[in-house]
Amino acid sequence: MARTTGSDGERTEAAVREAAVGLIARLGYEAMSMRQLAAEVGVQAAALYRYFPTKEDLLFTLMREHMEGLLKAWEAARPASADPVTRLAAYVENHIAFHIERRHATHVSNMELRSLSHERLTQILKMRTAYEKELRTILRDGTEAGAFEIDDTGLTAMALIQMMTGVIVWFRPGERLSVAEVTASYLSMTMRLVGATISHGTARPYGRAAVAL
Amino acid sequence: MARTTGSDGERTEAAVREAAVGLIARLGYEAMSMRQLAAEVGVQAAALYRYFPTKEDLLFTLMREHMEGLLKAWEAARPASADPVTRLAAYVENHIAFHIERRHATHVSNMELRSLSHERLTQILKMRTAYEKELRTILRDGTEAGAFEIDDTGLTAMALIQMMTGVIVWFRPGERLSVAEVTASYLSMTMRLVGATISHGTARPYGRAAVAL
DNA sequence: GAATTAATTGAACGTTCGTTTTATTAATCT
DNA sequence: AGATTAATAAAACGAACGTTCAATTAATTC
Repeated sequence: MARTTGSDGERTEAAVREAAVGLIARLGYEAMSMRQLAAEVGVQAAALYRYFPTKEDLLFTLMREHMEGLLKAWEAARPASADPVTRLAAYVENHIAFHIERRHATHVSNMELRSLSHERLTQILKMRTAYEKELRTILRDGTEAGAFEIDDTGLTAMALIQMMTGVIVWFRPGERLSVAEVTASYLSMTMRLVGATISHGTARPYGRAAVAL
Repeated sequence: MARTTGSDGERTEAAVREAAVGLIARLGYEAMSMRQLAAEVGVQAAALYRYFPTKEDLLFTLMREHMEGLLKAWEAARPASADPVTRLAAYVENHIAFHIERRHATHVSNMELRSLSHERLTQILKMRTAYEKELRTILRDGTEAGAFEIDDTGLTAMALIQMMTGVIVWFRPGERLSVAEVTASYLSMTMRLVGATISHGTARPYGRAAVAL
């Protein structure tokens, strides 16, 4: 046998990407075999090499596009406003929404970094650092403006990101909490954590009631 | 060749455990080969099977002992006091200290769960749930006593644990911050996050200055 | 409709994997 | 000192791995 009727490179490649994200998220990159991935797509293992020269190329492509998507999403969501509270709220909302929507891809991007070559690892980390820097800037601006009360913006940024990203570990869509409820809670926790005192049309300090749905 | 002079089962087993934690943390469980591990210990791969019947048994042993250590540490650190703020502070301090001290083992226990059999996974998760429940209880007691202002104790507990455990991702001993400084910061962030208002000999609300070193 | 390109199969390659078996030597016990 | 037990080495097993190659068929182009 050879080329199958109705076969289409674009569709196959998309199917490979999708299946790979799911399998790597579930089994881990090392544990997923190319044969397993091919079976999931409904193709022989050799066919995968038409789209990705190596297994690591596949992983890297998934990660790079995930990070590019994250940066793009933030660029689109970033408010024009200079108010640090508004900016922080937008960052949190975008982060939670993006990560819940792309749980599996996030899992891959966060857990499989060690399987990348040094050069490619550097590339991914550069994007991640750029994204985290946006949060640090917001926290610093807010602290300088007196809107936040933070003693170490770098540490606080890491703590917030870990807290927010952690949502993908326990959150399951369609269970007890809705995405909107989770987002509201994280927003509230974030504002308390940074000691936000000035808010857009809200009594200070920035409390639970201010963001409850 | 066969038994080597000065060989000692207990010492070898300990060396295997130590080397395994380091290698799995660095390379991942799947990526670490038994030959690699044996080489790190200075022994042939076959010798490992005198101490652990399978590779998965080795992983499970490391994880189980790590979780047992965590529960033991908390039992020892748990204050007799009924004051929720004191209990929460003890939980945070113990958690941070334990996880910084055992960064590699924590990495293994958190990242390699999917390599366990269903039964063993359940066992580990049961211990983890028990540990997390301790925090949820503190948060609930504190909320009922009016010491905290929390709208969802389950969600808050998960957020706090993710935030605290995340310290192992970015923290490197001997760099900019000391363990004491990091602990103090996380304690401060935690108390703000839960809206702690009553404290042991501290002005309310529980702020940064109250726990700074 | 012939030639070309796109997409895939099936088989194979060399390597590495976790693990087992057997033999051998060091340490301990009687 | 001899017998027994503890700890290892060396070699081998079959299975699975990522990847390559040649052949083959479907779709497209001329």
